[in-house]
Amino acid sequence: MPELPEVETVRRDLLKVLLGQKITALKIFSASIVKTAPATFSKKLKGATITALKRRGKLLIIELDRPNLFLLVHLKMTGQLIYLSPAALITGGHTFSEAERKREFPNRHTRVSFTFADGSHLFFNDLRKFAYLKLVDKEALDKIIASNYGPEPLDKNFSHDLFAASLKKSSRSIKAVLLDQKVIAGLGNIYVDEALFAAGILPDRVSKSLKPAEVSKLFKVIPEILKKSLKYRGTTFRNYLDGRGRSGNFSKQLQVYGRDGEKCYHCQETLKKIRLAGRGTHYCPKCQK
DNA sequence: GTGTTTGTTATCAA
DNA sequence: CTTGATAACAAACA
Repeated sequence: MPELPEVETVRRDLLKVLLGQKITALKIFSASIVKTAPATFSKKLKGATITALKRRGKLLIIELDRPNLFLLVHLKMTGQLIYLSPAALITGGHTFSEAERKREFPNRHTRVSFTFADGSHLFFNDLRKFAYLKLVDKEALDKIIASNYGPEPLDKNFSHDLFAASLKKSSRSIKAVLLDQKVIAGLGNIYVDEALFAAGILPDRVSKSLKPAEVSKLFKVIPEILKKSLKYRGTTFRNYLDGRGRSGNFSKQLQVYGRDGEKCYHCQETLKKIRLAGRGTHYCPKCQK
């Protein structure tokens, strides 16, 4: 599941190869995932050059040399953005050999492909067709960000007091609150479970019942976990691949997510899994209070 | 055929 | 207004 560390890893990968790339052709294999009329989508993007690549929460924002035009990419659960350059194929510098590439891209999960002026390609793959591409103007972009995204946990302005105030306000479970993108942007099911374990807090605790020390601990461990995952290039649990088609390595560092029935690394207690806030929720009954 | 996986939004009920 | 529960979306896998 692409959450903040995975989306940021993709962004950083693509940043190295996409800036200055001019789109010469694009192919829409699955119209339903493009949330802009196909004709408009193609017309506006052909000939456009990528000037910047940004991220807000789990949303990727591709900026173009077009006044007032932004390409939004949301990977949802199984989306992938994979860049393949012909030069790297010749030098063997990439994960995929030419033979592999021809067989695999585009494949049956490729929903849109972009061709650039230098002959390289960007493939937008998505198994489940939840992910989307969308063209918006500045006004629409600002509105989307303002109404859906709260503070960025890796931003230096990430505020303890604002975070604490949000937690104090809510009588939902702490799990549900941390999943709320308006409270904190970028966490998903994996990192919420990991953060609550690291902070020693049971996921079904009522948010406003957390003691100040617990809130502070949570505030401290969230950026730590995200940064560590970034260092490992994210978590591949099922489908996630980075900007060059490689898996993330944080999976082996997970303390609780997906480990139900196994022993806690910390206290050897058997880890449990429940359903909370509509999600599979993993925790240690002994380490978390 | 059934249950499970989750990011996000919509809808309904209390 | 708040919250939770549930479904919907969508496809694969055990």
